[in-house]
Amino acid sequence: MTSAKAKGKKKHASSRRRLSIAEEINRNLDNLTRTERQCARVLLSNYPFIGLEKVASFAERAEVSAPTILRLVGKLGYSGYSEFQQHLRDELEERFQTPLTKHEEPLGNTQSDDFLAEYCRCVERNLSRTVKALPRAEFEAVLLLLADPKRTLHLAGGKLTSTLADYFYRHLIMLRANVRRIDNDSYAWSEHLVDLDRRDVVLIFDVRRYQPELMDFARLSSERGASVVLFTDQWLSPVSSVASHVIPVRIDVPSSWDSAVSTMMIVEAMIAALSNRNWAMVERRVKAREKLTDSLHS
Amino acid sequence: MTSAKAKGKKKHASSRRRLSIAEEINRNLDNLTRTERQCARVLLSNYPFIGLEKVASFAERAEVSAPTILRLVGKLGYSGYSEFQQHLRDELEERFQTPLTKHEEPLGNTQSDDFLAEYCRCVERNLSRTVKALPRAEFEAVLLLLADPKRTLHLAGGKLTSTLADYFYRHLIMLRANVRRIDNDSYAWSEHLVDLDRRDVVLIFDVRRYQPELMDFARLSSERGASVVLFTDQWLSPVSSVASHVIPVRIDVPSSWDSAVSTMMIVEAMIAALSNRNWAMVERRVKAREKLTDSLHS
DNA sequence: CAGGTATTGTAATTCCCATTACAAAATTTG
DNA sequence: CAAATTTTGTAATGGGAATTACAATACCTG
Repeated sequence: MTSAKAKGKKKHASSRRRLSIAEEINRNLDNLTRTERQCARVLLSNYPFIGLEKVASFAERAEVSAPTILRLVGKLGYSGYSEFQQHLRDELEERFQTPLTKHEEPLGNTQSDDFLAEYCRCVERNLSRTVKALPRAEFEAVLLLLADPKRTLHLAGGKLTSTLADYFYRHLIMLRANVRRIDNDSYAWSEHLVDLDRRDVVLIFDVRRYQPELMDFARLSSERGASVVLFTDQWLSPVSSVASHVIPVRIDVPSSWDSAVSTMMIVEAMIAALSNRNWAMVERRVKAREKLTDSLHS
Repeated sequence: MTSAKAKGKKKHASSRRRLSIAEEINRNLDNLTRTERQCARVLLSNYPFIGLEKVASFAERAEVSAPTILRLVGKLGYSGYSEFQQHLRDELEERFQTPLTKHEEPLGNTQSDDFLAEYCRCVERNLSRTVKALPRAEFEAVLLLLADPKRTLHLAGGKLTSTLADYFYRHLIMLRANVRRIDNDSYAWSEHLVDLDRRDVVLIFDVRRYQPELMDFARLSSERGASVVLFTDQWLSPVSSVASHVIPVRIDVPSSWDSAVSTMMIVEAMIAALSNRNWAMVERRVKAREKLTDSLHS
């Protein structure tokens, strides 16, 4: 049973309908009466926003009465205004979120076009959306945790994301002491958990196809008083419910798999900010480390 | 009882408020309680669509109770959920009205204090430069190697870049057979080298602070007839002299360390291209793999 | 132009859903 | 560790918005 979680996507309560409402309207524009057509036109003219308002506003804008709107909605095949609106919202979200998502139909032509450039464009869009949506306060708060030498940091990730945890880890150990990489196999977890207290910070990477084990680990960490920092996608891993800080990133690309690029960018930015701010300390550490490396190899 | 009549006229009832709700949330994220913050995060992470749903849906998605949503809305300064939604709708519509200018208008705070945005900009520049400079023929040639099931792939990386090798590896094993991860410590290398022949492909990640060991490994591989594919920075690792294919990427960021984001983007694009082209085969493999996983866990 | 039909708005009704009151739970504090 | 305070969910309530019934109006059609 892999699909335990239902929360992922509740989408499309009534997804039997595949046509967009705009198309639907165009198809039976003739079956409509004069005022109904008027409503339809008003809706289409700045689709779909008026449809999201209350019936009364829609009616006023179309200069008709409320029941006319309802009749139109009925003729379009909806059982009520709510259902109609729900469909509009789903449509809008789908269009807005990812006009290019997962492995659907239009892949035949990838060869001919410049796939790489296309992929890059998606990644860039992910980056700017991520940066735009990320609360700076959250970013700063995490930086504060990372910069505090009295706190021990623990990094964990899922099947694919553990790579990111690893990337973060390798940089952090250059910047400071007390950084631990949490092994991917969950048998060793109790070793980590037993020592956790409110001084500790647990950084978890978890994107969709969320891994239940990570949730367990996060919960236990949080119960022991540790601060949990979560790096996740825009739909938020369940871990977010116990996390003290959440960094959501965009992961949409025209691929069967998700992109980790945005996450990596945030991780790098954190490392950069951290080392820029405490450069004196970091430099001392790097120097000492190099000296030790030399001693070992000579 | 009190007359909230003023809104009778449909003109933007609360247009005095100029801050977007997203900004508003970011500002008083600290005044919020834990569950309220959770709601706020859920809203921000795919803004603003959940806010357009009914309270119940929003609450369910955020895994809190309806009143919590209402309290959040209250704290943000709205007299009710309707007013809140109205504002979201207005915002959304306004954003849509100006589709072109929207890209970078709110840069009131940029240069000076927004380090994250600055970092992101550098990364984006790296990405486009990388894509622009990369010979498509080289990209394609590597894809051909990766797609050939008769060839065995070996992945190796340096101190920091081995993370990328790892990321690549974890995806490749989902796509095809005969993929090997070369351990980071050089004592085990001879094990790999001894079996190499002209059928084999060695993928090496090496960016500046180039590691001499990697050069050794590359040379030996090449001497045994293997194809060497190199991912490196714009200044080219010495490995390039023995490589049959070189993928150079940009790594400049305002940090003491280099950025691996561009490299990761290329890696992901290769994986995406690969699985898009051979989807039938890949799908079979993924299915079979899932079945096995289930068998193991049951 | 009269009678019939289709269309539309007004006004009453119903029902959903935001709201609120209150109790339980969690957290903080002495 | 108990009391106080804050936070949160449950369940009841009220208001407002969707819906419906019906009358008024427009539109045919002979």
